This record gives sequence, C-alpha cells and structure tokens, in this order.
Amino acid sequence: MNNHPTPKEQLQVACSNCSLRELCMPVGLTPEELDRVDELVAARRKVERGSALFRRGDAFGSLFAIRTGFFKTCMAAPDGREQVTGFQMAGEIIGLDGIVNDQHSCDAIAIEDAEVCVMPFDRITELSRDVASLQRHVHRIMSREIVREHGVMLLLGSMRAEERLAAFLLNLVQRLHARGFSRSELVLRMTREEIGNYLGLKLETVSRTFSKFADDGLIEVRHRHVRIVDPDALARLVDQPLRN
Amino acid sequence: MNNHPTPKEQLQVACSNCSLRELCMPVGLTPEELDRVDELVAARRKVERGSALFRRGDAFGSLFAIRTGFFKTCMAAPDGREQVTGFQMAGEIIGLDGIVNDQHSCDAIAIEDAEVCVMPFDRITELSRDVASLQRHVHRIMSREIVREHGVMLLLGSMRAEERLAAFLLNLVQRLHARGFSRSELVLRMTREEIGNYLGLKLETVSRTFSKFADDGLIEVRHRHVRIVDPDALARLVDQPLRN
DNA sequence: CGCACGGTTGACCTGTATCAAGCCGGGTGG
DNA sequence: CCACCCGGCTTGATACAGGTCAACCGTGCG
Repeated sequence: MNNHPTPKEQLQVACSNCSLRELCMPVGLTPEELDRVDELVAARRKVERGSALFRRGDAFGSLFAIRTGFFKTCMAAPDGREQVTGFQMAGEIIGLDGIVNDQHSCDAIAIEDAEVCVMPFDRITELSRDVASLQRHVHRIMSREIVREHGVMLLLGSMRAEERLAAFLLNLVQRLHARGFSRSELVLRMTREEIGNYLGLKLETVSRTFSKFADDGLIEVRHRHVRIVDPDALARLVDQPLRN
Repeated sequence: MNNHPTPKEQLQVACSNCSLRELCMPVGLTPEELDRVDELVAARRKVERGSALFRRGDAFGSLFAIRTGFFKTCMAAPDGREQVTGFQMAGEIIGLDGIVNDQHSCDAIAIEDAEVCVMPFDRITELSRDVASLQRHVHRIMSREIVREHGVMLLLGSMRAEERLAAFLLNLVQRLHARGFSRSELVLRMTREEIGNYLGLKLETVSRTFSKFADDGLIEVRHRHVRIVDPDALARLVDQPLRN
C-alpha cells in the first residue's frame, strides 16, 4: 500500500535487527508481530547538532525513536523565556507532547548529531489495535514520561542546588549505564547553561556546584568529562538532606 | 460476563447521562459505542476529605474520573519531603502514573469530599481496541498530562513567586470556568501550605504574595475566597516579566 | 468558652542570582 | 605553525528574593 518502505529499505530500518529494540519496542513479540512492527518505522532522519527535529507549533504526525545522538526538549513561555524540559538519549521516544492538540508544544533540538526513526502515529495506533503488547507499550511509555516529570517537579519544587545537580548526574549516569556505558564516567553533551536551565539554576551556580563537588572529592570534572568518584555520597545528598 | 454492573447499577453509573461526559469521555460516539463505554465504569467510590484514593506503592488497576470533589496528587522523596504534583477537579482523570510499573508512584488525596468513577484499565485497553475514538481519547489524556507538566516545569524552573501564584490562580479559575463557575471568583480548596508546596514556595511567601496582589488591587482575598479583580494584570505578570 | 489550626505579618538570614573579570582550549586564518 | 578570537567556563563580590523563625490573629469546632 501507500508509501511503506520497500523490502530493501525495510531491511535498513528494521527494528528486528536493531540493537536498541528492547529499549524502544515491546519485548516478547511473536515473529509475525515483529514483522509488522518493522513497518512502524517509515524512515530514518538525520538531525545535525543544533537543529530541530520539531518545533513548537509544528504539525504532529509521528513519534521519534532516537537511534544515535542526544536531544533536549524545551518549552518557551510567551515572553521568550525557555525551559529545558528534558534531555533524551538513544532508545528514548520523543514527540508525545504533540498528541493532544495535533501539534507540538515544545522544541526538540539535537545537542549532538543525531539520527531518529520516524514512526507515524497513525500506524502506531492502528497496529496497537491488533498487537496488545504494542498497545501496552505505548501506554507505558507515556506513563513513564508522566512519572519522570513528577520527579522533575519534586526536584524543582523542593531541592536545593547541590541536590538538584547530584540527582541530575546520577540520573544521567544511570541511563548511560543502561546503554552499556560506564557507571562512573560520563561526557556531558550539554552546556552548563542548558543544565542550569533544566535544573532551574543559573549557569554560574551549576559551575560553582561542580567545583564544590570536586573539592569535596565527590566527582572529578574536566570540562565536560565527569567522573563520579563517590556515588554514595551523591545519593545521600539527594535523599537525605535531613531537613528539619 | 464476570462482574459487570447489573442494568440497575449501570443506570446509576452510566456515562451516557452524566453531565461531565464531555470532560472525561470522547465525543462523537455512536449510540452503540456509548453503550459499551458505559460499561467502563465498574463502580463509583466515595473518598472523604483527607483520605487517599490511592497511595504510592498501591497496585495499579484502574483510572479514576472525578465526579465531584477535589484531589491533590503528591510525590514523596525517600527522605520524606513531599511535592504536590497537581490539583484535580471534576471531570479530570487520575491514576495515569500507575500504568508504567503496575503500581502507583504518588498519592492521591481528597482535599474535599469526593466521588470518583472507577474505570478498570483492562477494560479501557480492551475497549479501545474496538472503539478508535476511545483509543485516541486515552492517548490525548496522557499527552495532555505530559504537556501540563511541561508547563509546571516552566513555572517551577523559571518564574518568580508572583508569577507563579498569578499563573496558578489564572489556571484554577480558567478550569473552574470551563465547569460553569464564575470566571472571576473562586474558593480555594487547598491550604496556603499546599499551594506553596505545589508552587515550590513556602506558605508565608504564598500568604505575602496574596496580600501584595490585594494591595495592588489585582484580587480580593478573604480566607479561601478569592475574587480576581484585574485578570489582565495577572496575565501580564505571568508572561511579560520583561526579564532582560 | 476555649482550643487548635490555618493564616498573616514582621525581622532577620541565606542561597542563589547578578554583575563583572578573567581563563582555557579549540578552531580559524594569516 | 603560530596568533588570535570566541564560546564556554570559572571565580569573585555584591544584591536580593524568598526562606526561616517568631509572634499574633481569627474562625470554626468540640
């Protein structure tokens, strides 16, 4: 039918032999279901560093699974202020914000050269009528995003600068670790300003807090390269501030 | 089949003659679809002021549509801090956070005697396979929650106390207005402390800011009764702080 | 009647923002 | 290959929004 990929293209974009499959697709599919899920990905798209995958106001049509690279999503207030609402890495899904109003309500900017799988949402809804595990998967991905944002609200609403940055670092390194990277070393893909914006802090505060952590022997920082020296102490910062 | 409501109970809990239907259910259903949607609601449940509809850790099984009353949802950090993540009123759906891990990750507390419709999530998923508009509706509700939370992140991450409280009041009154209440008067269902917790402020700051708004002639406050005198000025506070 | 809880207001303190100067490393062009 | 420049970062000095602590008030309930 219409413009589904040809067999050759299908091979290129197939989820069935993609190493990230267990991150963005449901597990336990039958071979037949797997064939059908392969058709979800209409195309791949490269997004170079600094440019947008979509912008606020763009018509919504697809969800995007990140294959490689790093994104930030950010909201703009009417007056021009911006708020980074998240950083997304390989295996994560972006675009969920567009479903309600059939247009995106935030920008998704690549902060590193990236490639995404384009999954037309119509195909997703259609297929998830037949494939229960896909339906369930879609629900879980959206619910997970809701829960993640609850966590960010907790961070922004009740944590002090050190706690915020500690939580941020631990979260990043944990997600990277789930992708096979070190659990103690990471390379920040974003600037201090972007981190600060996400955490509700100014870039100077982020910088100072990095320095303090380094002084206290919790981490080593050299530019964007960070090594977590004392993860337990960071974790204690996050959830045992013994306030009151 | 199993323990679906009897015809009589069905009548009591039927969405088809519920005045809130257009708030929590999709529009444009055929009469046949409407019949089936009526079966979504397994029961109604009363929750009295101060008690929980569900708590963090409770097994997830159902979404809840609020019929009457007012809820707050709040997250707890491991150390005991709490963060109110939202206030929900009639016609709104709560429980979405439970889908990912089959258990709730936050508490839903009635801050006013309430009644909810219990909609087992299995029935929702099952029925949304057949009824496309229900499927779409579920997606939109979840996406809407994601977008709402983006807005809260913007508020918590980049607004000052006055802007936060102005945004909060305007949001509340707008939602109440959509339910047929005044667009200029409202009765707060929550304490200053709950407002402050939600907005990332202390209760004293909330109180002072109310007083300042009153002094400036933007609102009139008497305890929990608030009258919006100058909505435009409030709106200007939110999105034209001309920072820099 | 009186207590208790929610709210207001004041005085003071502190964490983070703001403003400012300077550093460092990488890329560019001569 | 070197000099320069520029963006990102660090660090210091100071300002201020909001937090903290404390006293008091009002209202509704037991």
